[in-house]
Amino acid sequence: MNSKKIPQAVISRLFIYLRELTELAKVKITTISSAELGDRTNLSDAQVRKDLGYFGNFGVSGSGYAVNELVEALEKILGKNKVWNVALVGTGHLGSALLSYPGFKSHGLNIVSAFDISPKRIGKAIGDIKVKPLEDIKKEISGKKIEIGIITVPAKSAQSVCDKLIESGIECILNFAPVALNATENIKIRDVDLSREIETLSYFLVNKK
Amino acid sequence: MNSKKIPQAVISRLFIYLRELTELAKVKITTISSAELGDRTNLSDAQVRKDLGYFGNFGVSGSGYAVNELVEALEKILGKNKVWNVALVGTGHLGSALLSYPGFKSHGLNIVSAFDISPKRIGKAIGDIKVKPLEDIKKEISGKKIEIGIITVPAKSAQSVCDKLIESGIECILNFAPVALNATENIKIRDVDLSREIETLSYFLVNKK
DNA sequence: GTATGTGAACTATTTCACAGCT
DNA sequence: AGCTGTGAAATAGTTCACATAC
Repeated sequence: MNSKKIPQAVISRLFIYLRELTELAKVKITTISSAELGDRTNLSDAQVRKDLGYFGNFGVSGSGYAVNELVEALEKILGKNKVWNVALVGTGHLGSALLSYPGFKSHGLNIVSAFDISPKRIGKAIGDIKVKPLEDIKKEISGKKIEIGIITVPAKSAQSVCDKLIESGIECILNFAPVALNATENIKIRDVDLSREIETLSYFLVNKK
Repeated sequence: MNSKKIPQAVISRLFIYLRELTELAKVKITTISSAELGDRTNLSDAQVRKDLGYFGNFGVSGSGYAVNELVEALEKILGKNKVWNVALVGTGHLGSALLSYPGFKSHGLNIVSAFDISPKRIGKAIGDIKVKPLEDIKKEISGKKIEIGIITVPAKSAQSVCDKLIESGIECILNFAPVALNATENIKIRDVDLSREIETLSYFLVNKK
């Protein structure tokens, strides 16, 4: 068992393993080697072993990993058995798409509130969530025990929304605005920059011969 | 000017600089130092200089970088002046959200075709794109000079869609399916795994004290 | 024989620090 | 004086390779 700081990339890969292992369990495969799991996830056998090694000794020499046992361990480590309440701020194109995207709920993120600054959008319902004005953030977040904030506002208002969320007690933010948010160390901000993903493809096309 | 292989992360940051520089140009700032640009993008001054150094000597000792000049250079390097035709496969929740997401077009990606396997969806229009059956992929891609494919199908069909796209001549894929796609070296695949972004937040919440 | 767990080697990336330019 | 460009140092992350366990 390793006690060093665990890289973010390791955590991210753990979810990949878990996903694959869940598939394996469905087809009644009970044991898998790091090499086989690596093959299926496009990762190396050593990487699989090292990643898992951060959290414990799950493997059995000579045979490999017990699928069900490992699934259970990973789910616990990763908090897959929990459900979190989420607030989404910014109900434009991307925001409303995310509101109706079932991927959140199926991964334990339950969007319970949505906010916007535009009077046109306030009061409207998207799915079964009614859009509330920005001023209600603090009240809603403490009232509904919300622990995660999703930011889908334009770049220029992202920082002020971020500040407001933190002020309301949120410690964990998923930021879709294409801007660097500032916050103290104890706040976890995860950036998803769709434009950049898209744009890098363009770079690739320009620069291939 | 550096001729070594340029890391993907550098390209990605170049877009961040470009974005910030564009904002600066709007407010008529003509010169900026690496330190200031780093501050505004949450990156270090050394990183800014090193990243830019891969592509040329844009800076002026003692004063910094000329904003307009650098914007122009970056736009050229990154292919921002080009527009690409894009096909999207899979018109479920995420797929249709992306079809109506304006971020693609504003970044030079013009979605011109959408495909699905489900008879329920084929023939329907999303925005101004009519959903076509999977069998039409090859014909459409060569006919409309499509160069980028977006995959938003479930994990289990992602590989076969990927193969079909490549077979049709696509060399550049944006993959939203949560699965590792296999393709030869010359094909550029960029994975966007929304679920994983979401899930890692859950890990953070479980593991903070 | 097979496959893990893990130091050691290697590779990639970031930061430092400073000579040199304006 | 101020700031770039860049080798060198430091740090982070991945792969190797093998002693050890079943």
